[in-house]
Amino acid sequence: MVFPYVKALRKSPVEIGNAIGNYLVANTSTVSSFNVVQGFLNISIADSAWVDLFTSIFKDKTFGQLPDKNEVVMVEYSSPNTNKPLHLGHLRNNFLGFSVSQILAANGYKVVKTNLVNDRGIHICKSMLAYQKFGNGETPESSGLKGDHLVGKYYVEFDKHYKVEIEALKSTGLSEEDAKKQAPLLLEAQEMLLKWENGDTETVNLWKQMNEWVFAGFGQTYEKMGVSFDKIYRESETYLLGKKFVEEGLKSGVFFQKEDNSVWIDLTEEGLDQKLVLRKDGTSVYITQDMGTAELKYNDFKMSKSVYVVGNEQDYHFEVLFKIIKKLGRPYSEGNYHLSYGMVDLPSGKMKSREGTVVDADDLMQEMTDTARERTLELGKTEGFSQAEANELYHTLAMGALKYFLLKVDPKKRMLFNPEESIDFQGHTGTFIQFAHARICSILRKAHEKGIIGKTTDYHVLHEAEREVIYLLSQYPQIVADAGRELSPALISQYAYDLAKAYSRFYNEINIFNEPDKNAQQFRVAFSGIVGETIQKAMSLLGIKVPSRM
RNA sequence: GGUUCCGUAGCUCAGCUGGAUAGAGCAACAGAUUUCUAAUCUGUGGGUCACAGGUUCGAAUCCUGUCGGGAUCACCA
Repeated sequence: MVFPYVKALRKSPVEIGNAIGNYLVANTSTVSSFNVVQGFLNISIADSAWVDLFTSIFKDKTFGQLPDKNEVVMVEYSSPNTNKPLHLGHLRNNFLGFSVSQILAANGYKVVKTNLVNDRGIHICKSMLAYQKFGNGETPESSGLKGDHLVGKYYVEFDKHYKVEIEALKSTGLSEEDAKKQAPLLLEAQEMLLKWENGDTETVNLWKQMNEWVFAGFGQTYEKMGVSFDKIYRESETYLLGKKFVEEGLKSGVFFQKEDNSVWIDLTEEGLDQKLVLRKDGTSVYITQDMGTAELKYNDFKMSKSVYVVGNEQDYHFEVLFKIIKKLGRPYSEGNYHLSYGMVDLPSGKMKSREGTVVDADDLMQEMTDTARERTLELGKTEGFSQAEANELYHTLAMGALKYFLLKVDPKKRMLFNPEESIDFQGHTGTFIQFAHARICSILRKAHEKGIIGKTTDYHVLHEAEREVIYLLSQYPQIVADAGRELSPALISQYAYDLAKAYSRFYNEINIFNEPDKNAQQFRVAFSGIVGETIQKAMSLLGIKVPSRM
């Protein structure tokens, strides 16, 4: 593009283009020819330069792993409630969080993955109360239910009975609002929360028991999802933190106290509202806890950056939290980032756990695995697989399709999940990329059998598809850097697809083992190997495994 | 109502730090397998980039406004 020079040089675009083009062809070996069209200078890169570029990638043993930054960055994600099982929305959160962690690690950061579990509060008491009343001592063993599903069942149970009570109260002439506040079940739940906070033995024991069940259930689900954490924080352990900042902030004038003793911060100058940080009874609210937890996390890990993977309904909360931290002048004032993602919608609208329109994470993963099995039995090349290997493949394919589906979309956009059409295994999918990898592995196996060693050679007459693939390969480190800066797995997803697609074209158009030129053959084996490795690396940044056969 | 995110092909999405004829996949249609895995490849049709102004040699991209949709604006978490 030569427009920027037109004004400065007072010459026509064509003249300038020709001048630059002639210079490049005469003075470099990289450019073989050029033409100028409508103010754009198009240059052709010599095949020797393409091969050189490939060779530098081929020899780089740590290709795609960026230099060590010697900085710790924390990624907090998942953040489940212990009163109900994980659903589709959590899948997006967990896959995003895990992928972002991988991407940051590839960018040279030391990454700490954390999970802040919401294991206390009135909502937890609701399922505890319902269990106490209607549970009849049921356990995961006796019911055959996963722990989290068992507890979730009683959360729904609570709501059912609660609604009946509300209706009953309304029929006595109470307004809906009052009925909701006065329903006996709710009052009991509130009482239970008080008991819990006062350390009542019976309540705490029930809480511990039910939590244990839930954590066992979550553990299985996390295992299936392929995500993990370096450190788990529980709100039951952090909810009292943060009050000392209120005192400090009051002294320094960051906060102010109203007549009823409640404490506030005034953010009107920043274009926000006044925000409560301590109730009039002196107890913490959500944001007080988060101030305390931020301090705790910093003391534990001294990270320079902190990423919170939380849904966009909390945009305002994090905006306020980060501003407060800054006003308090904490050492972790900078580098806080809310990775805000959109909801996953169903064709019927929003997911609502109480109305049964929620897509359960365990169910969905199981359905995907079943579908993967059917398709593999129909299409796959799995001769000689043991049952265990076959099951692992089904799981790999299922999770690949599911993760890719959720990660290929820009995180901040809300997205649509259609259970009827379900998730595809064809086209722009994780399966497509996995398939490209499996094919490459097949080629490498065959090359090995034939004793062909992949290496760079003086093969110098490249096919267009080969140039395209080499170009994409060379872009990989830049894509990793971009994805790290933007915290966007979608960039990696798109890249992996582009690479797999370009290779598929090469695969269909160019034969390797019937190629008479030995140089070309060896080059293409090496070339396929690097593409396979790069696909594997890119997919691992998404948390997706790639099979060697499928 | 205030704030904020979004609006691109029938559908799901890329492209957005300004550049050429706006790209993929799905769906539809037409082809490709005696040859390395056809979960693949090639081609055809499909667009007022929500709308209107502005900035610029040049706008899907930047600015302003309008319309439409979501989220949020709790002494819940």
